[in-house]
Amino acid sequence: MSYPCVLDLYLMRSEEEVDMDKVTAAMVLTSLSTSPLVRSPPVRPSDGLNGSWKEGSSYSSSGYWSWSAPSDQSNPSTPSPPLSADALKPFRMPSLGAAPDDTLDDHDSSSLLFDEPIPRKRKNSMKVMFKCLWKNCGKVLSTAAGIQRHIRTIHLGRNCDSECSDGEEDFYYTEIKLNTDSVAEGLGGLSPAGPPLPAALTPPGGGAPPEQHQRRGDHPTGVKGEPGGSGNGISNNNSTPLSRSAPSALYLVHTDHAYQATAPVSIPSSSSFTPTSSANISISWQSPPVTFTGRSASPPHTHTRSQGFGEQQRSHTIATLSSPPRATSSLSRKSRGEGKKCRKVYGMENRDMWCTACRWKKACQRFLD
DNA sequence: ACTGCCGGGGG
DNA sequence: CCCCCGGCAGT
Repeated sequence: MSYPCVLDLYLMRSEEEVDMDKVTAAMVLTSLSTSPLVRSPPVRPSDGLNGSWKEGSSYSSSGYWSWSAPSDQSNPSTPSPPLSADALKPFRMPSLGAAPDDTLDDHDSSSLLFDEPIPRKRKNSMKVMFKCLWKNCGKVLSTAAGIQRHIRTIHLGRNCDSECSDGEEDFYYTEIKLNTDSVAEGLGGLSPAGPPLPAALTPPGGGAPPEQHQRRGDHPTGVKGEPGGSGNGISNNNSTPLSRSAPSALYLVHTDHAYQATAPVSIPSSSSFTPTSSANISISWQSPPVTFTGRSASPPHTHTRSQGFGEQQRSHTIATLSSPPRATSSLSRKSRGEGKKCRKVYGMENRDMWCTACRWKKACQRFLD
């Protein structure tokens, strides 16, 4: 409807971009971390059918595709992050007036700490506005009451304009700080690295801020990946699958309207995500959710002897198909071989499915990482 | 305890 | 060469 001023459009646009980036990154992480290593089922040479697998009945009837990898990919987390809104509540910081007599004590660079509970105020050239975050609305008002009323009437469709607010409006607006001379500065508060929001600050109802400071200590290099490597695919830490997979950066959307701000994030596979280690979101290419349907992955119908050549060929095929386009970012020096190796994938009992190198206890060359 | 694999050994 | 394992180092 009402088009805001150019300023608002600008704000809206760039903020959505930011959100998109975060959400996209989150989605990538999620889908990567949850996507199992779908690789060709190397059906063990079971003698189920009358002939052995290396005979004519190479790929035929009984479900090859029901071959579920040993134990690690039973991860139940859904590939699409639901972005549940209950993870945190909208905090309104209580102080929104501009304290004029705030002496200069702020160096701008101190915004890296999340848990800095002190609501710092900028200089008095800052102006606090409230921006509607409803999907296609970017309305910016200067008072909280105004924006609440806006949301309540326009978006929530409640006409009782005074006191029937259950606080739901708080979800749909955010607080932006406008620097009077440069908008980008004001956005800088909202953008990637330095979340301005006092995340765990003054919970409204008095309840403790929900959950999850950090996850386990795997944020430093970021490139870690591989959520439930060996056995524990099921996330038994308390956090929801979302909070586990979504980087905490997602939360700095300030309120959790991400669910409505960005619906259809479709990840364009890889190419735009070559980890140039650009910002600070490093993505470990676990394995793309490739699911090659069809025969190409069935165990080779070679009529060679069981071990020597057949194995060789099979390993080659698999390696070709399943090696992700990973480009190891330089900042993650793998100290040791990580990821799944033949031993872990196939298990000790299927040792004859390992690649030769693994069998010889050499560096694995099938799942090379 | 488990896993990846280097180094070394036997055939 | 092929095949295997002791043992180290990382998790």
